[in-house]
Formats: sequence, structure tokens, C-alpha cells
Amino acid sequence: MGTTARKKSAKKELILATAAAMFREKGFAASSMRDLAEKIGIEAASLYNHIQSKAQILEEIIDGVSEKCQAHLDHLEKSNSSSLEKIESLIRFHTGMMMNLFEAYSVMVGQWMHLEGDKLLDFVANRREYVKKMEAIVEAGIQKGELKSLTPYVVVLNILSAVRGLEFWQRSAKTHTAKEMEDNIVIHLIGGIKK
Amino acid sequence: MGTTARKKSAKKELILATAAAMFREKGFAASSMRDLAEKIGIEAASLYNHIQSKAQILEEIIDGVSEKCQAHLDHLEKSNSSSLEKIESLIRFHTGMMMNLFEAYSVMVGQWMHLEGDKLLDFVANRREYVKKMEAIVEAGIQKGELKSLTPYVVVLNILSAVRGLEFWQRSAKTHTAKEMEDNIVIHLIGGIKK
DNA sequence: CCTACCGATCGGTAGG
DNA sequence: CCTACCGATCGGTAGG
Repeated sequence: MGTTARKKSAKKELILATAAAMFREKGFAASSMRDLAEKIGIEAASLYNHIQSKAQILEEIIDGVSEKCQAHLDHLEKSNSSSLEKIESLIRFHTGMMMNLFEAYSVMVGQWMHLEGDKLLDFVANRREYVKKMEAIVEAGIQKGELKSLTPYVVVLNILSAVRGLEFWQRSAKTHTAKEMEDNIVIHLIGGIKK
Repeated sequence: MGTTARKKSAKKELILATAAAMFREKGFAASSMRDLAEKIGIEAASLYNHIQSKAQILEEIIDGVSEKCQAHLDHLEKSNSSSLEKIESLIRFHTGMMMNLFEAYSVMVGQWMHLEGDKLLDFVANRREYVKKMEAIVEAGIQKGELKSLTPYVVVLNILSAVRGLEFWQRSAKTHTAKEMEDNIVIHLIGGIKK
């Protein structure tokens, strides 16, 4: 990251991370700037030395995750893997994001509707485009005879929804490891489309 | 039932239905009693002649859906269908709920965390029990050799998550019918566990 | 079902 | 990063 304008102070990162945890748990609207400040150990007014508004916190959390997803898909589209390999890569990438960026990823998929104005419109447009690109990968696999003839839109929705379902999984319970969860999602969802 | 009681009941149903639509769209915390009253065409204070509190509205919406799910599963457990038939029934029941009780079902799966006190504890306990019962059905299918040896918990999560993913589906777009969505979910998710 | 109103809390600002 | 504070809005009540 170095000296670019995108560099963020440690305090701002702390605010974003703490806010992500709070937004995920209680929802954006039910999270107050006073509660956020208290968790960090400062007064509410002091938050505004690091961020401009509550809305901006949400935007930055979501943009950070969204850009990583876009980058992965762009890279995947250029590869010459098989359709099945690409779909497995998508499943493993998204489960990995859910595991490693749990709070931020959950906020993206569950709190995006609290974005405002152009930020909301952009997110919805980007998400639709992302889904369309995933559909195209599924469609190509069907055309090549690698996959069953299913509605690509449903396959894409099932994959993204299954990943989202991991939010419900209790990591602390330790009854199932992250690897077991991920592998079983792959087997179930790849198994259901493989010809 | 007298005329007054019938009117009051109809009005309460209108409040619950209007609130469900609003809670689903904006989230529970971001929905105000004033906005709710305005959509119905009365003053905010008048709502309290029909309901006791904002929290109670959420409770009644969720309880209504939750009880229907419990009833279906209880009935299914007593049937002597095969494991695969039971799982398909679960998928089709939940997709049907999502299609026909769209607002209320979405509020249950997306707004339950705004329940308070015992209502929250009860919901979480009931949901865990529901998942355990679904897992038992999957487990029985594995034991009988009907299904692949997958982690039942993941299969259950994938099924319930796929149904939840239908919230994202734009019914108005008409590019895919309800039946196409449901059938494709069944083929994908049953296909992935069938031995 | 309304008017009038309550105390609490919200996001955010001014000024140091 | 703080104290002090703003106007707006919240869920809900009293009384008719």
C-alpha cells in the first residue's frame, strides 16, 4: 500500500473493523455512533476526525470487499480453466472471503440496502453485472456439455446463497472446521451441476 | 365475532402486512411507526389501538411463519416417505413459503435478530431444533445409502440458504417463473446429494 | 382515531 | 480528542 492516497491510518482501520462487527451483529440502522465510539474508547464526536459520516463507514466497508470480488472474477475470466474449475474457484474464493473477512463480507451481503443515492445504485448495478458474469461461466459449461442443463441464474444464486449461509455457522462451536464446511459446499453444489 | 371485533382484526392484519413489507425492505430498525401509520393512512398514535408495540408487530409476523414451518416438519417426520422425498418436500415447502408469504418469510430469516429478550432466545432455540431435525433426515438418508456421505449440517444450511436467496430474485422481471426457480433449486440441490 | 406531547436518543457540528 | 450542544426523530402515552 505504501505512500498512496489510499493509505489509511491505524485508527481509521480500527473504526472500520469495529463498525463492521457492529453493523453485522445489530444491523446498520440499529448501530449508533455513540456505541461505536464507546467500543473504541473515545467520544462520539472524535470519530469525525477519522471519518466523514456514518454512511461513509458503510461505503468503505462494502467497497473493500466488493473490489476484491471483482478482481477475483476478472482474473478468473482470463484464465483457461474448465467451467467446472472456474465454478469451484468461485465457491472456494467466496467461502474464503466469508471465513477470513467475516464481518465485512457479511455487511456487504446483508447491509448493502442502507447505502444511499449513487452508492446504492452503483452497488446494485455492479452486483447485477457480477451475477451476469457468473451466469456466463455456467452457461459456457452447459454449452460445452460439462454441466447439466440448469438455469444458470439459479445455479449462481444457489452458490452465493450457500456462502452467505455460512454466517449462520457457529465457528466457535468447533463441531465443523472451516475446511469441512468449504469442501462440503463444493461437493454438494458442484455435484449437483456436474453432468 | 361482532362487527367491531372483525373490523379491528382486519385492521390489525393490514398493519402486520404493511409492516412486513416495510421491515423487509428497510429493515426493522430503520422502519418508523410514523412511516408505517402513514402508509396505512392513520396517525402513528392510532396504531396503538390495534397493537401494543413495535416489537410485538415483529413477533407476530415471525411467529406466524415459524409456526407454519414447524407444522410442516412435524407432519413430514411422521410420514414414511424416503429421505430424498422428505428433502424434496422441505425444499418445495420452503420455496413455496418464500413465494407465497414473501414479505413475512423474508422478515423471519432477515430480521429475527431484532426480537428481544425471551422472544429472541425462543426463536434461536426453535431454529436450532428445526435444523437438527432436518439434519436427522439427511443423516438417515446417508445411513440408508440413499445419499452421499456429506456433512448433514452443510446440506441443511445449503437448502435453507438457497431458499433465502430467492429474496434477491426479481419476480417482476418475468425472465424466470416461480416454477422454474423452484424446480431448478430442487434439481441442483437434490442432484448434489443423491448417490 | 385524533391532537398534543413526553423523555430518550439519534447523527453531526463548533470551538478549543 | 474533548465538552457542550444542535435540530430532528424516535417509540409511546394521556386524554378526549
